[in-house]
Amino acid sequence: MAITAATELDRTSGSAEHAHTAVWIATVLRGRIAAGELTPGSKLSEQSLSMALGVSRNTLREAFSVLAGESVVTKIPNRGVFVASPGIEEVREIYRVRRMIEPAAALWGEVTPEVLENMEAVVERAQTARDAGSVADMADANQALHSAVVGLAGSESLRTLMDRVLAEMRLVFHAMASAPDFHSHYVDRNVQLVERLRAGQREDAAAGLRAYLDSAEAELVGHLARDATAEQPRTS
Amino acid sequence: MAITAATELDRTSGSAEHAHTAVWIATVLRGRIAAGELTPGSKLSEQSLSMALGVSRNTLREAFSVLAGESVVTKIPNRGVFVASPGIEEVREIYRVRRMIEPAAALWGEVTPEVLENMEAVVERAQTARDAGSVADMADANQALHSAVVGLAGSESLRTLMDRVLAEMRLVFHAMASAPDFHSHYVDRNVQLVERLRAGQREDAAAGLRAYLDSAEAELVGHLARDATAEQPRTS
DNA sequence: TGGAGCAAAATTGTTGAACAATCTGCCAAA
DNA sequence: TTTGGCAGATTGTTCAACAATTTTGCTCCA
Repeated sequence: MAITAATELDRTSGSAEHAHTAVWIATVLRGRIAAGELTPGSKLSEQSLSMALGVSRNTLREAFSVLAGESVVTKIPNRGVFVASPGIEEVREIYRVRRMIEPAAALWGEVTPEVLENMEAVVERAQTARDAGSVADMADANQALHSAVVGLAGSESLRTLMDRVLAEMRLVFHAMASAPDFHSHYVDRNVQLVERLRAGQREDAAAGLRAYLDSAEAELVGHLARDATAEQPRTS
Repeated sequence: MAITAATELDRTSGSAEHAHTAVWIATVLRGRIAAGELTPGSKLSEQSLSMALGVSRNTLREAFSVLAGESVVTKIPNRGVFVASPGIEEVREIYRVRRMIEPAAALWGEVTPEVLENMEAVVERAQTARDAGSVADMADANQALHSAVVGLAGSESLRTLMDRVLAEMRLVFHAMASAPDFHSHYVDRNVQLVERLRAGQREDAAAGLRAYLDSAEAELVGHLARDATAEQPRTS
């Protein structure tokens, strides 16, 4: 799995410009991690990566700094940096955050007709994905919906926080041994959520969201706990 | 104002250890900015600062990366990094965030007796500070209270976000021409907030918080707008 | 066989110097 | 007054080196 000693990057032909190497490299790595090419827990060696990406060790280090700031990557002093590999505690934290900001946005955000239409398009996308059995599309649509919910708050910072949280969620899914159709149960809930928002039933929407998040967390944590115990037995 | 060409830092005698120079330097700079030694908008020259702090330019650069990630500092490509200097739009964003996460924490957080007692101690501190006319202590207590409110959510990430936001608020105050006793009006509101939390009136607490944040934002924005127009008149 | 201890090798942390790219300020020319 | 352009300064990035720390591999001993 290690470091996919990649074909040297072409920094001129890419769609985005050279864009100040360090942040560019951070973007590349973020992308590879999100795409699952770099799996959670794997080590990012400075030497190998700087070679593979064709940048100096110093520049790569700067990129690591920004990724560590986003907690996409974990830095252990004198040991190196590793792709973040969120466990049960991290999942709990994720849901602590979501359980605050999503219902808050639903309750107090500004619900405009355009946003509502976008949301309806997204849930529809989720429904057709479910019918087609496409787990990936379903997950995407699900995340898009909840991102849009937070968007109701109109706050750039909260959006950023939510995006980070959702990125961490994707890592959780990547790290999970078996990938159950985690999302299919929740499509209907999302439909209901959007309906409530359209009807102006803010408090119901918020309460429903909290219930949804509670059960999603429980399911995920349960699954992870099972995975953990299944993986544990080694030397002893 | 510029860069306070400091007496070379002693990295061994400090309370915190050497702690991997880059983050150590970030800590030092963060502290100096918070203390107002480095004023908003002032430029942080790589050469001067690396000299003054006794670290290499590369290491300083890494420190800049982490501070930029916290938006304590603003990085302009090929121009340099500057101490963040939040304006009206940033203040609006700050309050967008606070108006979501503070009432959410008040509504749905876990209110324990210990936290309540802490809060009561803090509001008392604010009251005595007001009576003593100590603006700084009042501001501290005020921020401590609202930090504690977000703490009700039990989420590390939200706490971090709130701390960043409050740090930005301090920058706003630093940058303000005249410092009105902004906080004194709000001490009583805070008392009421804690009373409501103790009484279990969550919704009232949340509603009161939102109202409080609305008027605080209005006052701040008004003040900043006046400052801006007062400073504007230049060439045209 | 199975460690315990220890030296060698590899990796990270940090530095200093160098050079390209970009910006700033200044001075001359139109 | 405006435009053009030329130094000089500053940032962006690389390279090579060395100290500090971790990891690896090996020998030796019970």
